[in-house]
Amino acid sequence: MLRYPDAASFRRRIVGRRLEKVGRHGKFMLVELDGPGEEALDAEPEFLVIHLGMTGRLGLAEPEAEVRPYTHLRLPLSSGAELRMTDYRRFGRVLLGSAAELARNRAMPSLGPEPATGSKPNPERWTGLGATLTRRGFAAILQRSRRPVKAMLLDQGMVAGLGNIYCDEACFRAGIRPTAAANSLSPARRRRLFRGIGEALGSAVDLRGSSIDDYRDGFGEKGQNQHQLLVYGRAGQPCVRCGRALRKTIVAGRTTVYCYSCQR
DNA sequence: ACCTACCTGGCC
DNA sequence: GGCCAGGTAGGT
Repeated sequence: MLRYPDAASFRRRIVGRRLEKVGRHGKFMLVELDGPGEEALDAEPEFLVIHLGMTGRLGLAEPEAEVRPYTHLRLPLSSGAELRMTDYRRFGRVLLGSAAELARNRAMPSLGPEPATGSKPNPERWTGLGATLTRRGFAAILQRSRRPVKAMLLDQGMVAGLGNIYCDEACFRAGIRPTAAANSLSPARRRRLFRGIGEALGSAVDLRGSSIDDYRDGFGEKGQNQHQLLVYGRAGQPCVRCGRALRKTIVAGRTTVYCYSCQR
């Protein structure tokens, strides 16, 4: 759904703009627009920003193609195709503005650094905004709070981009219980968690996403990472490492699956 | 640091 | 009918 600015301003500000490059910060996709925006007094770059929420999907369609239900955005492109966004739960967002403008208007929250994915970076791709999460920075973040480590990982202001699936996967790979107090982790355990995050995200990126239910990529294709998930969605099933039944609990309001034996 | 709300659909 | 779902914001 369009959250910022209002529909009339959005239309006025995007018509005729060239989509220069695509990147992201955390779960926010950023499309840099050409030219200084008329609202940007300081000529800061402006972006079309898209967050897919839970059920958002982006794709290209022929302009005359049937408009599917829950289509919230149609952007005709000079190529003749139309960029469309559908989102039946309407948790997604579409924003337009410079980073400073979006922050000022609380349209986009401030996000923490980006974990590296452990997958090979594409040199053709602009990486977007946001610093890379370093091991030292990660240690500093975890030491700041005694909240459960999973709550810290889920907090987009701490580390950008991890959701419920990859927090559980990262904790399992690291052998760390999601409920452990963040500031209680030893340096060695913090390093394992850092590596676990890279592995969990790297697998998902390499396999083009976890299509458990609704997720499809920009071509409408399923990802394949759902077959590689070690704990998410597997409560009651045997741990891949020790064979004991995986347990389910709630952390930070989210369903959390972990191995009581392998994760301490 | 927890709840609840926001939405719709699928499943029991 | 109730519960659950990949996310986030707002209020207590």
